[in-house]
Amino acid sequence: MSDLRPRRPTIVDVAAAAGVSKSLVSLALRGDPGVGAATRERIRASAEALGYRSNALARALVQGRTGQLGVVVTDLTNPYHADVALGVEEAATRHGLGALIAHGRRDPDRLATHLEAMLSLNVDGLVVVSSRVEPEVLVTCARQVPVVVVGRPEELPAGVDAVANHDAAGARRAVAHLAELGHREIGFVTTSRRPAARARHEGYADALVELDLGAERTWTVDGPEQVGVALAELLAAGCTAVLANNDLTAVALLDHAHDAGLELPGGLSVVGYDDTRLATTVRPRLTSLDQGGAALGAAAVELLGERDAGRREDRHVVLEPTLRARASTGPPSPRG
Amino acid sequence: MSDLRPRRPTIVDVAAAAGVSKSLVSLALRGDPGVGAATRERIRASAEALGYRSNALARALVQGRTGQLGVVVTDLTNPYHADVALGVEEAATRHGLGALIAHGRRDPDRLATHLEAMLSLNVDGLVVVSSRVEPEVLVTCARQVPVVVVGRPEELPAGVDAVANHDAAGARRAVAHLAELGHREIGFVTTSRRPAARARHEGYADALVELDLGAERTWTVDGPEQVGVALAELLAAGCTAVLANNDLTAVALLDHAHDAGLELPGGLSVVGYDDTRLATTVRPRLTSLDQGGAALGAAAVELLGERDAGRREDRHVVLEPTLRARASTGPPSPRG
DNA sequence: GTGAAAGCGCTAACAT
DNA sequence: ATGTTAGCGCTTTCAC
Repeated sequence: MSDLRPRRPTIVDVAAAAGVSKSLVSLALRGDPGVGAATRERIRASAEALGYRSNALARALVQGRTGQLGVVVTDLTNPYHADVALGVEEAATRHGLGALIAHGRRDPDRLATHLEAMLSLNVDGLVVVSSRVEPEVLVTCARQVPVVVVGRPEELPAGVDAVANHDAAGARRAVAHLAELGHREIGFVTTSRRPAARARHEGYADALVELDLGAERTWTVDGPEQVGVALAELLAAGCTAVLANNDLTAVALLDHAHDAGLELPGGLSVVGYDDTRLATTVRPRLTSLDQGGAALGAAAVELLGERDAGRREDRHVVLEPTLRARASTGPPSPRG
Repeated sequence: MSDLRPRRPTIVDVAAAAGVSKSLVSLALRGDPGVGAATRERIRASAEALGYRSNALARALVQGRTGQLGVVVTDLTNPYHADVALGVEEAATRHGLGALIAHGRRDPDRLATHLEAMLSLNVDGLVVVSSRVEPEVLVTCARQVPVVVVGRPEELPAGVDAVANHDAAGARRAVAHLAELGHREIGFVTTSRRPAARARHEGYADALVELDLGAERTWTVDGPEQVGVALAELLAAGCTAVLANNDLTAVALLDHAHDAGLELPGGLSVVGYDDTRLATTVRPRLTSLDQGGAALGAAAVELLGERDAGRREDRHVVLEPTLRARASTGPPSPRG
């Protein structure tokens, strides 16, 4: 660092300025009741005058805890993930903790690197907003600090907590909504085969049976680009409504439907999942399931707190999503 | 922390296991050439066996630098801001540094709190992705570590560097694009009066003169909700194209135009700014100006590096945005 | 090539 | 009510 930047003052400097010992400075500045009012004021004034700022590193070193939570997110540009991070941050603040956020870019290696970095920064707990972290990595982390995964990884090792959205319930909710509107032939289109998508599919299939609707019709495609094919088949199969595995897929369906000249939502009703910003931007506004990212983040912090308080057995929390009904769903138009 | 979590091993433990002094462990593990090959291997093995992980806090305390950059962002849910954070992180990695991200939620107080927290964590530099931080706060920060602001604050105090997108050039580029398509009456709609929006307006007005187009017509409204009014007036005034201060405003224009039954882009061409995910999602796809968030972030890290290397005078870097032409702009349809 | 000792800035027992 | 003394885990002279 350039030598022109002045060395920052320490408690020793403040102590000298106030004419007391450094321990007294430490006590006074942290509001210890056993410090004389006059002395305290003198110390506070000297600290102020010197522009003293306590060194969190030194404190953390001696106390053995940093007061910081680490949040490692798969993809910050995904608003849902950003929401979870936000929820963690907010809850952490309420617990008197800070939150450090890192971005993994959907890359398991990068995620592992960040977790490693957070560990060596001695965070007091770790929130992993990703289902792509290797189980072994999670185990390593959990040996050092409490860890909670937000989402649905393929495999969740013992020793780490989890909080997830109830994907199956969300999908059931979507199907019920469509059924209420009068739809009976409802399709499911997914661009993912990961656990969350599988759970959503399961809820969808169950709901069809429960509500005595038409047969299950599922399309698994490799990306939003291939959604067009699914749409064509879906319409040919007589579906009047479709549940997508997420908003991106739903928007792709909407797009293709629009291109095909379909009347929306009469010709086709579409439900997304995640309730991202997309949902309230596209035309027609997309009906979607809100995972409640902030609540998930807050729940994660709760779990960390419990661990810290001594809990030993693992906990897996599941939160109910909320349906946000918008213009992309409506009664089917009468068939000609 | 629960007492069951084993104390993590330190160099002392490794030293004991390898039968050497702790200083030698320190040297060996950091690859100091002056350590015997056999000893080095023995130490490495013991460290491995114990699962030793160096404590970044302790190192930082003695070295006086943490190797971490602090990134404080106004709004992480804004993909543009997330992009900048990404760019910083990537560039930091290249420089062998880490990046800690914090979220300010558009709240100057919260931003200040986070900056404060980062300072007491002794970050080696600060990237402020926000134009809402109080100048005094920036000055305080800059007294401790190099600071660079990404964006256009109302006021930029001496001692802090800045990197910004060339807003005026971007707006000029947009007007030129519209002019090439044959538009002559081009409006400007903004939902902000902040410096970035003002710079964009300036570029817009200059371009109209330079290209000898119709008169300047500007609407300043208080939010995307009021864009409808602006649209009506704009059409009544004979505009065939409009530049918005950002994508959100542009999308609102698109929406209202759609509701009004206008043919797009024939009836109205719209250009946004920021090239967010919205741009490639809405119909028609939005022509927009890409600030190049990642590049801005990388530039910020460059500036921090220069400061660290001893530069004393302030630098303000300006980067050219790129026009992404899409379906929301096209030739005006012949007037009836 | 290796070890001993000092100290980064702070907190926490333990004096006084 | 205030001061003294040890460290926290690491790096860094400076001896050997």
